[in-house]
Amino acid sequence: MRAQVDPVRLRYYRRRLRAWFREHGRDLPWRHTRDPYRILVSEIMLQQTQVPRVAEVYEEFVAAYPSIDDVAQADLTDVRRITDPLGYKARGGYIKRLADEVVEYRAGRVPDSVPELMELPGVGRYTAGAVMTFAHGRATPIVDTNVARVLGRWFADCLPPGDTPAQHDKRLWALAGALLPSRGRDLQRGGWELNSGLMDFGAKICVARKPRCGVCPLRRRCHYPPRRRPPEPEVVVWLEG
DNA sequence: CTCCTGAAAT
DNA sequence: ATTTCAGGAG
Repeated sequence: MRAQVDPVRLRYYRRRLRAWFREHGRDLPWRHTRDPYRILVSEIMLQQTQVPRVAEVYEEFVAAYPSIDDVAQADLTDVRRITDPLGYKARGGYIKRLADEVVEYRAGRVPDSVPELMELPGVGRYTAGAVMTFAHGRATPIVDTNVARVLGRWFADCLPPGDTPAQHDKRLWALAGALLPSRGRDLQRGGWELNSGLMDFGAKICVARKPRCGVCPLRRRCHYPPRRRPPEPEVVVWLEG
């Protein structure tokens, strides 16, 4: 059995991250939809490409193909005309095949479980979790490089340095899951905000190079960098009078 | 930070 | 019935 993280601590991260996200979260095109097809398109494009670039192409793509049926009817060549400029040209093929499969074998319904989603081309655990969270409203952990960095810092004290990469990864996914709400009134929005918040927080505050710890609202419970000594005052005594 | 409430999941 | 949660009060 695995030891769980202090619930009070988890609550602290949850509350503060969601508060931060409401104020500073990014307003991205794919955050205005819950259409699983569109979430899928955005996530597959996002896998290897930066947000601003994806935003343009995403808009163009859904304008050309508003529904998954439209992709299924289209020619691969036309689909790729839009996606190829992003680089990593396999993605146009993923989206096309995925649309074909969903339309032909699943009556146009995108799966709503992680294992089924992962059967689709180009869909791994991360993308499956994103579709569950952002489209189906079922809070599911997602760990991308941003999230891994954020969790790795917040929970540095829970991540043994001796772990193999596989063990480390497993712990990160467990932490991402523990952080999500599992009950309560606001479950759906809670998961959505938390997962979106983790990614935006990793992109804007807890960045890889020089994390902006000075403006981090979670400073007090962060274990990065490895506990710095409070600077010892040198000459501190003023005597009045 | 703790405690309380009302809502939701099991 | 019990547990987990968000949000507000203290």
